[in-house]
Amino acid sequence: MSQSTGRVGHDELATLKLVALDGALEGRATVTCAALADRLDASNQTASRRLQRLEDAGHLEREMTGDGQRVAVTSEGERALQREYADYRRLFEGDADVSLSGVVTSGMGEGRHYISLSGYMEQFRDRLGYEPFAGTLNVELDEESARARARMDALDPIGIDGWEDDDRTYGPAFCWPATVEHVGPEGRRNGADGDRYADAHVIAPKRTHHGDDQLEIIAPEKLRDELALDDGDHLTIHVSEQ
Amino acid sequence: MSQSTGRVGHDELATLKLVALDGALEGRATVTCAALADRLDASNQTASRRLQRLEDAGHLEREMTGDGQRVAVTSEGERALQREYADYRRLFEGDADVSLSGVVTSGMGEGRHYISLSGYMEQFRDRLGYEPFAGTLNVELDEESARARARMDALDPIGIDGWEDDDRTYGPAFCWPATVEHVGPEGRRNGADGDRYADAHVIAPKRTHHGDDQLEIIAPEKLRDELALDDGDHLTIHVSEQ
DNA sequence: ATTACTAATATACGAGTAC
DNA sequence: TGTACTCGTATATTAGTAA
Repeated sequence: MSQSTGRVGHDELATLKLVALDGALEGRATVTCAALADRLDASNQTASRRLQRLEDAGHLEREMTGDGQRVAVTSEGERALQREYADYRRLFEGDADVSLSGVVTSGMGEGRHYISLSGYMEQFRDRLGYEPFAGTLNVELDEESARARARMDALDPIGIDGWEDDDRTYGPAFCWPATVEHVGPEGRRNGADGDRYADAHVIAPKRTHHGDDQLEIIAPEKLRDELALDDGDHLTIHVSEQ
Repeated sequence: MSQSTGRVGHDELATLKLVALDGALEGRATVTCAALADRLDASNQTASRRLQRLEDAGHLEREMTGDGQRVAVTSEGERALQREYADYRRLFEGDADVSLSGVVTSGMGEGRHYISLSGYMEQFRDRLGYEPFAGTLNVELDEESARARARMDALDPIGIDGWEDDDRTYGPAFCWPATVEHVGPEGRRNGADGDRYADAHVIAPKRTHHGDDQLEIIAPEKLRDELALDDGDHLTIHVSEQ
């Protein structure tokens, strides 16, 4: 009954995975209970009930049509699938971190304005343990990393609350601990080992649309100076759990 | 009851994943029903039953100790987990194939002897659609690929039956369609696009021990000539489903 | 054709208990 | 402490049926 986030059994998650494989992650996928039941090795009544429960749990949106239904996995449902995927990655790749690659861009310079606002800055001091340099390092992710970015959803973030002043409201954000690795101007590694910066954080609005290829990074010091970065330099960002 | 391969529900698979995360893939892991029950959010009776069912299905081997039990995921259980992992990879990476990288080695030259035996050759003609060149291309996989090789378990193989003559028996094998890509002597790509060979097959004994870093490839023609390969040249092998 | 209800049945669960 | 049995109860499932 509840519209809010509900837990769902493993049978339901398997059903969610099936409709996701049918394309319900990228948009709406057309399915029928009978076809689902066949692949689930169960009756179509069971398939129907699984979909209902997934909808109740907020993992699936459904739209009935005459000859079936169109379903779409919600962001909550995708988080559930990402958590499961992260388990299997840890299992077979021994890889708990998310590694993203991209190039340094000048960005819009808007990050500088926002993060120096006291409403955010105080939370950074409290929850990250430092006052970040008044500017963000902007990274343009390559195609693969823009997709892999969604894996960050499975990592426990540090929450930054939204707030407001007299003029407007400022939205909530998420931070993840990150190590910035300078791979080099041409994709080759620069020095031996000194081109890493370990105490940075990726910061992103709480509600990010997927496939976004822009990543913003904050750190106690100016990363462009610390790592001698120029626009176009290649970076690898290792994002980890809180 | 059946000792042979049995299907198992999604709840049991989740349990298998848990003990695998505890290290039951690499060796035996020590678990207790109570601790498992806690993580499964269920009673310890349920945890006990799940482990029993996994054992009955041949996915888990158990050994009781005084204060708990030591469990190990069987190869059958690992296959089940790999299949699940493959689903999630397809879901989030759009990647159905398994890509392995390594370098050309001279190998032992034993492959030449085996594959030209008529007991195998006739099956190659029937099931692969060609008579392979009388020799195998040996590839030494890098560390990551030696691990990733296990993902081939999730791909449907072409079966090659074992057989025997007067002297001895010859074991069964599995084949997977593969594309061989010549990456170059130094890790750089050679020409533009002509350094790929698409109609090859990876061949491996039906029972392979994991972590094996040797890969053998057969093809209608001599791959060393077709791709101008020398020992030490870097290759990427794209293994796909039947 | 669908989806989803109701009702009978099969299965899973957890409390208690034995070892 | 463990694991795993029995057994009464809760939940899930399927057949039949309605919309």
